[in-house]
Amino acid sequence: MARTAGSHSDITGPRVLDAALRLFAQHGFAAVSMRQIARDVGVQAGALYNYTPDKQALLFNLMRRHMEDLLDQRANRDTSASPLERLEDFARFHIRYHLKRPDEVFIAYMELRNLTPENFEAIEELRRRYEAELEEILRDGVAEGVFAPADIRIATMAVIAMLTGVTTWYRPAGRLSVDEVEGLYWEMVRKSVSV
Amino acid sequence: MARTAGSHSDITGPRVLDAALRLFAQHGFAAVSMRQIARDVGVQAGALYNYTPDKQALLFNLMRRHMEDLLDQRANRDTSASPLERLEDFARFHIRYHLKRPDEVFIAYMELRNLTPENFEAIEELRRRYEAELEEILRDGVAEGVFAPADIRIATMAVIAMLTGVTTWYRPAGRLSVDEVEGLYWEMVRKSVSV
DNA sequence: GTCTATAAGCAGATAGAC
DNA sequence: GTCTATCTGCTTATAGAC
Repeated sequence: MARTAGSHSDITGPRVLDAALRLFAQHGFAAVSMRQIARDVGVQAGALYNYTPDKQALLFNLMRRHMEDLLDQRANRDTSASPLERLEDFARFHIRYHLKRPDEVFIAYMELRNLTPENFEAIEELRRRYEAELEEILRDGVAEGVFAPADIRIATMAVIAMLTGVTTWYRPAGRLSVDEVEGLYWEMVRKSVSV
Repeated sequence: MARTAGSHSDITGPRVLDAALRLFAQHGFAAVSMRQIARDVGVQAGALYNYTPDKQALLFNLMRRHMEDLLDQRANRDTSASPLERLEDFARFHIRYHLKRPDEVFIAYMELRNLTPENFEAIEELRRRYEAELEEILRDGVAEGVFAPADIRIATMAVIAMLTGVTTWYRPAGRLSVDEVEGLYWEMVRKSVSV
């Protein structure tokens, strides 16, 4: 099929989201203008509206894509393993995934307040589903007597916060590899909920 | 001394910072206008510039006040206590202090990227000094054989992230009191760095 | 110290030509 | 699909009257 000159829907579309991702992560949603995004993509500001109804949808779609990808990656996990194995898998996955996507993670945690109430609720629901897996692992471990956190819900929040915190300091050029970081955090997580 | 009509320097000054604190925490620095702050204080936008040279100084002073207050409160701690006692004191203090000042904490963590490079460096230096106390406690504990984290630096970051995370979910009307939350987190912290 | 008025510019979003 | 031009309204910050 012939293509109209200057028509790049399949190229420009993803580029708009990519530019928004990087710019929102670096400067914050409110501080980034549609004109900045357009400049980064290499089009005029008006052309962006062929790909998004507005700026809010740009933010929401970035967050939703991130959360849905996160859930997809946990969808086919091995639920027959022991709670200890499942907890280690979760902890290592969480660190690995978050360190691989620093921009998405940063936005997902920092820009929640810039979502409209409806969009906020949609993202929160996805987040709750992700946290539910960890809570279930801890609950199963308590039932089997291998874990003994004083409070399962608080332990869930504490473990997620601890693991996510790695994104605030980790630098690829630093003294530790991702694998080493995973191991160090896993040890702390394991001990923190142990009997 | 007679006061000029309409002159309220000693009242308006703190009110400007208070309004900025609340609005920045709620909507984000970039999303809040000087007009919004002025409206909240009850003056016209131009009058704000009697109290701050610009918007950036407003943000920086809020952050600096927060970090300096944090350090002040730790200045006269008991360094002769055991590492275990000092760690418990630090953990409980951190939670209590952060839950008492949700707006300051939120801004201090979310608005770092909106500081100028010089201001950012100044705040980071204060933050490093705060973290250094925890690192020192862990180091002393390792030397005495009561703590055994695999990596002291990572344990420092992990413990701070875990404790600070409480601000993301705690609500005063919830099922747990601050004291109970302190106790639950302290148990997890203690176990996570134990031998 | 606060006001009003204004400067100088950028914001999100849309219309219509090509 | 992208462009240019534009609408409307907002922004930070300053000047000068009171």
